[in-house]
Amino acid sequence: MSRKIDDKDRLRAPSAKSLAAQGRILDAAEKLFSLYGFDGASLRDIGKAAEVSAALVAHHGGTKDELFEKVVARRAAELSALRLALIEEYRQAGQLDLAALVEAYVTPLLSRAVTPDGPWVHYARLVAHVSTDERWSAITSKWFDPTAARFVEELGLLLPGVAPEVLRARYVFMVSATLSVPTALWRMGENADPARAIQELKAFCLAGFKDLAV
Amino acid sequence: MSRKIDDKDRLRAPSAKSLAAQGRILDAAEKLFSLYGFDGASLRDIGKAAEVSAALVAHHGGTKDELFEKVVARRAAELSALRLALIEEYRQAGQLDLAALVEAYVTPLLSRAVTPDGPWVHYARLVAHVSTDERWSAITSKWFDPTAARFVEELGLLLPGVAPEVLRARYVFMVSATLSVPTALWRMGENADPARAIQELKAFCLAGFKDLAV
DNA sequence: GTCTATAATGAGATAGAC
DNA sequence: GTCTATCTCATTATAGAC
Repeated sequence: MSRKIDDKDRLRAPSAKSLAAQGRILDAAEKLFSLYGFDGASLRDIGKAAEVSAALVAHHGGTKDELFEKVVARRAAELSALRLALIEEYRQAGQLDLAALVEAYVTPLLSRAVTPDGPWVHYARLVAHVSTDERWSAITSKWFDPTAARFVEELGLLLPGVAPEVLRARYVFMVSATLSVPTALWRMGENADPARAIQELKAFCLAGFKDLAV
Repeated sequence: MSRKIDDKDRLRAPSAKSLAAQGRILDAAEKLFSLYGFDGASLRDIGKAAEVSAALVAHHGGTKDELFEKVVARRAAELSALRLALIEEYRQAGQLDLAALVEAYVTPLLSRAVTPDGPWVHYARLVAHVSTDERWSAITSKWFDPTAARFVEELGLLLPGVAPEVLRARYVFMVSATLSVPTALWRMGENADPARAIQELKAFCLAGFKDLAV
């Protein structure tokens, strides 16, 4: 029985070839999970897309559930850090208003998720699946709740007196509308312009928050 | 080979038992497709949930794809009619403003989709899957595009001078935020109140449209 | 209309050679 | 680290008895 990959008990650094394979596997899994869902994408198809055997997918990714979470986790930390850094940036410039909060939420994801067939488009679609499916609530709480809590907290500071449930609800609406850009851009028209959609999204959400100001 | 069920070439009316089985199959399919997605729900599980054999699921539902569309279609016509009727009602009362349009979109679905584990909750979740997955674009255009076109048209009348792409984008945001209530209520808090969420949703979307008024 | 049985395929996981 | 081969199980779909 082969041992599981674990940083704690690995003696040698992984080879460049191994790392490349691991990356291709995660990229392929990201794409296929996002397009076909957890059950619709098979490990065999992922292996084919990554140009690797099915056994190697299991070797690097573990079980299918583990691979799925690895894919979600890979960009979650980066995305979260980008968003929180933007909040800090606006704060230090003394410009942390509602518009800045919307910007800090929307832009780090969507500015990367406009390239058609790019990895961040697939990732965004994957996040859309995860955040609307209670089966993945463990992944959601682990990777997205801390950022959500921070945004809701900042909203509360800018909108004193508004109940936290209200802020949480409207935050979820912003999340949902944001994720509709990568998942439902095709519903906005034949040749819908992503940049235009992002602009409209920010205006839509900002109005939805300003509505709470006294 | 058994013939396909088709109103055109059926000589006898279906028995009450048959209709009951058919209804249970559609209900079970609606629930399992909405919870686990198209690929995550098996015809066997649907049969078990409907307390019929797997073969009977195929007999009434046809292929898996056909069953899926049957489930979506069953309530789509009703939902669409309810929405368009509400628009007419407001128009005849001389009250067809932006708030009325939001109400006419949101209420027919969500007022029915609050009962936990009720059929409309499952249906709403199913619609959320369908409208964010380009694999089902044929179903979307057939069952949802006409209503969408009507809403966008009415928005255009109330917001003269606003580009259609902008209206379509914001309509999609409203759709997405609306579907987040059944799919992501769990993200709004442990004991989130659906009525409260619906109230916030309407305010959020209304503000997002009013923002376009000059 | 409803069932049992089964064909044909593909799934996830793992053993073991190199 | 990577592969081939295989185990075991679940899947969709269909044939055919009643």
